[in-house]
This record gives sequence, structure tokens and C-alpha cells, in this order.
Amino acid sequence: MTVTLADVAARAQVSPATVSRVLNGNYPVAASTRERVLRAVDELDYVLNGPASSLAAATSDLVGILVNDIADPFFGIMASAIQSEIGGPGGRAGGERLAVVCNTGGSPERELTYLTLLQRQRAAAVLLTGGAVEDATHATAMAAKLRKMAEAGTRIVLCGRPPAPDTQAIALAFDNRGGARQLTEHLIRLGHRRLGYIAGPVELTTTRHRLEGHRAALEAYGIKEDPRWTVHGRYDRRSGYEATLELLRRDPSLTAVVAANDSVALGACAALRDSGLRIPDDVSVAGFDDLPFSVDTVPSLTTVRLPLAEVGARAGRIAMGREEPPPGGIASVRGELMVRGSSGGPRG
Amino acid sequence: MTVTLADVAARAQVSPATVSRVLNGNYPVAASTRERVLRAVDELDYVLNGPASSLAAATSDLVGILVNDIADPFFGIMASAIQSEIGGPGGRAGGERLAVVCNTGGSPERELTYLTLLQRQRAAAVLLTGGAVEDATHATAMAAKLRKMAEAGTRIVLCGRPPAPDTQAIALAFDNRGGARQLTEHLIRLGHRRLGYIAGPVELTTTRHRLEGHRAALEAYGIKEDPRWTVHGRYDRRSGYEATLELLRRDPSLTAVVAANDSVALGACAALRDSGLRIPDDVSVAGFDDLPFSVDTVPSLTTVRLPLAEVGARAGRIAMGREEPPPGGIASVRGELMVRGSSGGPRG
DNA sequence: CTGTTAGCGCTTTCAG
DNA sequence: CTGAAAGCGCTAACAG
Repeated sequence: MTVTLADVAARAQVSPATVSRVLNGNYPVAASTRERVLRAVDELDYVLNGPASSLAAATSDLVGILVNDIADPFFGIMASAIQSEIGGPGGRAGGERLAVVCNTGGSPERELTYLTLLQRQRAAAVLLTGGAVEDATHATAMAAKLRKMAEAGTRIVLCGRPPAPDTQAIALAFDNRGGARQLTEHLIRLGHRRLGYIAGPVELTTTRHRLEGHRAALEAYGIKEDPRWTVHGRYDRRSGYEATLELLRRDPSLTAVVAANDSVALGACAALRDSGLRIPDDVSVAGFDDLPFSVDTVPSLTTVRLPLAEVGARAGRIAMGREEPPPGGIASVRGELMVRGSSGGPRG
Repeated sequence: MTVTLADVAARAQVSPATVSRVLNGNYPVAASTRERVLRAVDELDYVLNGPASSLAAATSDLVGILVNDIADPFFGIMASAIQSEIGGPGGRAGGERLAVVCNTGGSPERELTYLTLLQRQRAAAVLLTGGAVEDATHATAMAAKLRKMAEAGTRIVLCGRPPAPDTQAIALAFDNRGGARQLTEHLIRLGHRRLGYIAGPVELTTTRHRLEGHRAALEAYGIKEDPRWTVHGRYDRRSGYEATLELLRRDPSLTAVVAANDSVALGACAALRDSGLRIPDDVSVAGFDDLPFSVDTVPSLTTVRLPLAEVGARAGRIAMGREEPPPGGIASVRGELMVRGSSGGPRG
């Protein structure tokens, strides 16, 4: 029914091995023979059987990219960059690699499930993007799984995610702490002393690091933090809206709101406006990431730019073995403070 | 080295066949036996070999989701919804399905390549999202490939994409034409007579349909279109910015700008502001899709809401055979006009 | 440069 | 309910 490599071989009057060789292009074959095989492939409309090929070769062309939220451009941009470096020729069997992105939704279970699925497929590489969930049990399970996959020959690269202990996985991490600190210091230098902070979900490393950077800045300037000034939420617009109303309720005298990321900042701006407050005249707002829309908000958003595409591309190349990993297997990538219209001196 | 099903069988003192049966759960096995096998699996830390399994069974748990631009929330939202319906239990071998998204970048070649890759993997289903490229050659190639995949047992579902002729693929299409028409009619009723239109790439169905709807509205109101009023670009912010400047250059008397989608509208707003024009006092702006950020722009964006998540979820269920396809295999999903602050009566 | 020969690890009749 | 045996379609030594 379905045409196999043997059919092609018969038609081209060569052995199956030869067909395999021209298809994989990793072995010398006479030009005329290749020609004949290729023609047969074409005439028969033959498609290589991936599973059979992977089984025999004990590797596959699958590359998995795990993201926390595929609907968030933060991940989309990284994933896109990674894929662009992986998609090209270079895999086995005809060249192309199948770079696929898996959406964990931020759930540790789904993350592990996807890894298992990828492990089953004998994936060539796996890239994990964005913050990790901080939970001892989960971290242990992840480390064990990653180690096992690495042993089985799967390359593991962490992209925009902190290094995983007990795993010799390559990590290109963002300096969230440093970026957050810079951002808050900028606000403090403008004269702000009462700053609200909208943090992400408590369990994420990204959340903790950014919050730590924020607090380090406060401390450096001798500002004592009021517990009412911090609210936790999710990394989305809606959460930013609600958290801002909550902050305002707790302390209407805040002069600045620092958001966990740009989407949250967007919601914060909306909440402030709906509360009759002007930005930045009454309250300054700052985000994080510098997503594409951030320059277009009104006023445009002060934020920390993360080189998402660059890091994604680099991670992709490292995963493909086309670029040297950073020394020690770990690199910290800094963000860049982008001062824009949403931040100004405090009112009064 | 790597533990196989045979190892598990030995340890559990049963035959490989039995292990396979408990793993796939599609065959009666005594509870006590199952227990023993599961324990062995656990103790040995056994992971099913996907390729081997797929080869023997002639199917796989892979489900592919093709998107034009993974960095665009339009696709991210659909992909996320699709995955949430597919990820769950229900696949072979332990339950989970591997739902993966493939980024074509809008390139016909990459689209075809991904399909071939998915075809090789004997994917269980493939979902194609967003507009299709209108090119006779490509359309033919696509149709042929889709047909072949369908014959091989792969379910094909088009999500937010017009039906593919000569393919009995299920299609859940968006009524882009109707939505665009409504939108432009809204503007016309506000009094606008000179409307610029920023279209997407010419080759996409989405672009053509939206433009047709826009023109139908103009015609219905007896407005003769000036060729200078239409500019083509890409579906992103940058393109919207540049196209708007171009429109303004061509005809400074425009009172409204209709954008191909919300991202483009965002760029249009920025360009208008940078040109010293107020929205909507001097120029009204409208987008399409109603992405999450659109309600937060200033002024908030008048647009057409597309039920991306709902359609994605439905497509996912249909692909999994958990929901009946629409009658005739084709459904047209309407958008909803969202009138917001960016549209008002023309100046003067 | 090309053919032959064994499997890769799992599923699935077919018997019991 | 369980076991034995025969492949699934391809790759990779190993010889020529």
C-alpha cells in the first residue's frame, strides 16, 4: 500500500542501502546512481518513514522547545528565533529538522510530561525557555530527567532560564536581578520613595529575581519597604490591572508602580487611568522585557529590554552544535534600561 | 544500556506482549499482572521508545500545529487553545499526545517542509492556522500533500483558514470579509468618506478577504475608492507605522485609517501621533482581531473581535475526534465589531 | 562506490 | 487472560 524504501530501491535498480545513503546524503554515492534514485523517489512519491528511520538510527530530527505560555510574545519571540536557527538543513534524512514548540502553560506536570514525550521520541535537542518553577520536588525530578536525556544523547539548552543544578545543561540566563535593580534605581533617582511592585507568580525564578533586584535598589538607597507595596499576580495584563487597583487601595500615596513585565504594566496603566490618575504626572509606571508593543503605548513604556531574539538564536545554534557554549556552560545576559515617557518625577 | 520493554518483561516475569498491553491499556490484562508490570516499569525507570512504537503500530501520538508567526499573539492564542484540547490523555502508549507547533514564518516552502516532516512522523493530526498563501502552484502542492496525509490516516483541520479545495479537510474559517465590511461601515456611518486602508501581504487569503469586505462597504455606500488609499505591508507594527506615513504623504486629507490587524493599527497610531495628528479627533483608526492589548491602547482600539481561543479549542476537539465536524466540513465563524475610542466622527 | 546481512524496540495476530 | 513469533521500514557495519 504505502511505498517503502525497498520499492524505491527496486525501481532504481539498486540496493535499499544505497537509497538510504542518497537520502541521508552522509555517504559517497555516484552521481548517476543518486540521480536514478532521486528520480525513483519522485516518481513513486516516496516519503521516508520517520519512526523506522529513527528506530534504526537511534536518533531523531525532533527538537523540542518548551515554553510557559505560547500566547505571550515573550516566548513567541524566543521560540521564533530558536526555530529559525534549527529549522534549516543539517538534520538527518534530507536535511530538515523538525523544531517544535510545546506549551507547558507554566505547569510543572506538563513540563515533565513533555520532556517524557520528547524523551520517547529520542529528541535530538531540547530547549527550555523562561523562568523555572521553584519547587524542590519538581526541581529534583526535572534534574533527573534532564540528566537522563543528556545521557541518551539529547542536547539540553536553557534559554532565558537560570542554570539547573546537578545538570550539566548549557544555560543562557537573563540577568533579571540586575535589570530590575537598574530600573528601580532609575525611579528612585527621579525622586520616588513610595513604589508599588506587582510581582509575578511566587513560584517562578523570574519573579523572585526581579523582586530581589527591586529590593536591592530600595535598600541601596535606604528606602524601607512597606509590605503593602508588593502584590503577586500572573504575568498578564488582567493581573496587572487588578493588582494596581489593590495597590492603590492599600496605599493611595504611591508615586510609582513597577510591574513584573510589560503586559502587567499595560494593565497597570489601564487601572491608573480608570482611577483618574495621569501617567507619569501622578504615577510613574515601569515594565520589563520591552516587548514590541511597549514603545507604542501612550505614554511609551519605561522598561528593561531583554535581547530575546538574540539569545534565542544563540541558544538554537548551541543546541545544534554550531556555536561554542559559553565558558563553564553558563552565561548571564544583561538587559538594557529603556527610559521612556511612562516614568517621570513624582507629583507635588 | 538503555532499558527496553524486554527488560521490563523479564523483571515482571511476563512476556513482552503483556507489557505492551498494559502500557497501551487497550487490552484486558489481569489487575495483578498489570500491577507487577507497572512496578517493574517504575523500578527500571523505563521509557517507551517512541519511534519503535510508532513503527510497529504505524501511527504516532504527534499532532502538528502550523502557524505563520509564532511571535504573533494571534497565532499564539489559537495554538494555545488547540494544545489545551489535544495535550490531555487519549493518545496511545500511556495516554499523552505530543502537540507541537511549527512556525512557518509565512513561507510556502517551510509550510510544505513541515508537512513532509509531519508526514514522515506519521502524525495523528495536523492543524493549519491562519491565512493561506494564494499561489496556484503552492495550492496544488498543498492539496496533494494534504490529501495524501489524510489517506494515510492523518486528520487535517484548518483553523481560521479558508477551506482547501480538492481536500476534504475540515475547515473552521473566519468571516474576514464580513467583519471587515462591518468595520468599514461603522466608519462610514460616522461620516468618514476618505478612508485609507493598510492591507497585509498581497498573497494571503486573509489580506484579500479583509480588503474585499472593506471595499464592499465603500461600494455599498457609493464611495468611490481612490487607488492611493490602499497600501500593502506585513502584519506587524512596523509595517503599520510606515504604511501610515505613506498614506499621509499620498493624501493628507484622509480622516480614517483601517488597518489589516491590531498590530498594524498600533503602528498606525504611533505614526499619526508622530505626525502631530490626534486620534480620533483628526484621524480615526481601526484594527482587526481584538488582541489582548487592543483594549489598553490610548485611545482604546476599535476593532473586530475574532473568537481565536474558542475556534482553536473547537478545532482541537475536532482533530481529536471528540467533536462532530460542522455540516459539510466547513464552518464560517463571524467576528464581532468592537467600537471603542479610536473611532469617531471626521474632523471639521 | 555498492550490496548483504542483521538487527533497532515494539505491536500484533494467532494459539493456547 | 497470556505467550510465541513474525514483522513494521530503515540503517549500519561489513564485505566486496
